[in-house]
Amino acid sequence: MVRSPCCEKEHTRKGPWTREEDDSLTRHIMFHGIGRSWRALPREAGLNRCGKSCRLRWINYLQPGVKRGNFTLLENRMIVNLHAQLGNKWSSIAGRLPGRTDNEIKNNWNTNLLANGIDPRTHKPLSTAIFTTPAPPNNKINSSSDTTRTPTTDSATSMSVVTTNSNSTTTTMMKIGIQTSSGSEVEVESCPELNLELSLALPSH
DNA sequence: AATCGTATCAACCGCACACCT
DNA sequence: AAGGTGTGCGGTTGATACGAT
Repeated sequence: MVRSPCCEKEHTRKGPWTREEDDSLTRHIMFHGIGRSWRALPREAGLNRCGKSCRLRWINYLQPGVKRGNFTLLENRMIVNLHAQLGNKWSSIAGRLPGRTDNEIKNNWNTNLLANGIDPRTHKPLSTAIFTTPAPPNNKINSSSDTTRTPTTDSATSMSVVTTNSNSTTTTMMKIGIQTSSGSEVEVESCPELNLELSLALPSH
């Protein structure tokens, strides 16, 4: 069978989104929701974009609750452990990391984690660097889409970890509250089988 | 100060699956 | 049951910022 293209390529814009496009998309979705289909949405919102492109932009960038900025050491650990279990199932991994998108996790894996010495087969770090100190901020403020990147909240993110040793064999259930700078708190209950091997050190001062 | 190489990440592409008729 | 359509996912690319020389 022959599939029709998802959009008329010659009439759709490509490349970085402008603030106006972001505004139009956000406004439309806030007012009407996603509606009948992503395919119809750009026309209804008056956007010269492919439905797929709109979906990606919304999910990865505009959707409320999307966390920006560097991954915390806890998040890096979770990604490595989840990747060991799930493989390249980025969307499944994203589903277990509140506020992170599959695209961002994938990028982080391909850049930070692999580049910093995580063996993709054994999932063991060649060095412990990425688990002991957060990556230095790359002060790059966005580039392409002239405008729209929201300031990172990561530097202001704090975590509290509560561990409960249920017996002498140190089976550990962890509830992790992540408090963001905006004041909202996300609570993550870790799966014991993940064996995050998390250790946190108090600041020395 | 200019140039080059590298890192980062937003966005695109194509495929596969699910759902509908 | 089969064909058509929409959506989601993973891989990849390209633009840009940054650091090194």
